[in-house]
Amino acid sequence: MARTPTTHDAFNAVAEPKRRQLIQALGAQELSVNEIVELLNWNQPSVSKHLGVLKQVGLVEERRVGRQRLYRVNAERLKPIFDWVTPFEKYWNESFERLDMVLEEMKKGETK
Amino acid sequence: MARTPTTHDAFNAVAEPKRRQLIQALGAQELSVNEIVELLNWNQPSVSKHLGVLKQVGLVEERRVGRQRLYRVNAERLKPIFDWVTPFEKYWNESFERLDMVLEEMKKGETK
DNA sequence: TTGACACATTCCAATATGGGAATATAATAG
DNA sequence: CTATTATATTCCCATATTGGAATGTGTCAA
Repeated sequence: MARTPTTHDAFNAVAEPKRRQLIQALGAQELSVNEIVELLNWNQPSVSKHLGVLKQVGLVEERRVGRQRLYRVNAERLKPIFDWVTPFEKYWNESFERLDMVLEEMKKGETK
Repeated sequence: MARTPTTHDAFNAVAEPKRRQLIQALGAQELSVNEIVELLNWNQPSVSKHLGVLKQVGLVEERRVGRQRLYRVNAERLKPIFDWVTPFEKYWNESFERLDMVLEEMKKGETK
């Protein structure tokens, strides 16, 4: 078999840096394809293709208005990523806390 | 060009479901390759190969003890993923709050 | 109907992938 | 030194991918 297709889930869709950029650029607002083209300075087929992948995994939704298509982020589809990664947060937080303690101890040592 | 290599960053490494499973299985504990083989019931080369990818992006670290190699998760490398996805949390949380409010209203309606 | 605009799709090439099977390497025991 | 254990690497294949260029489709305006 080959690599998991990009359209398989949010993890794979978002692995591509440009698609992360696209989702961020879109953010909370609704934008037309041409607005995205201008905002990111990519060429139009590239934007359409990336939007296509994101749409297939439900990360963006499309709304047709005249000859425009307005896209918006469907953030809920990012939840599986959030849920998977969040449990690991404590590890680097713990490290930071320990580092803070060490730095605290060093300060005390200095002033003595 | 082709797709971004799996060894390019944590996002790509973790896009593969098996590697997510591997990281979770490893969790906080240090395990040898054979322990992982038994735990996950994969064949040995598969485990080694996936560990290789994770090691290249720094998601796991290796420690040699005799003829064993003990692997552990380096959770900090997951932080970029956490940082990227966290800002979107508010969107689905907002939805949940709204849903809670709706349900609350429905309850009140029922008991009246 | 014709043109112009907004966007999507197709075709191409180069490249990487993950799985299975086989084989190589390293370390220890005897 | 040899056998064995623990792990890594190589080879092969089928399959997707991204970007660029070209082309197709749908909608509005005159």
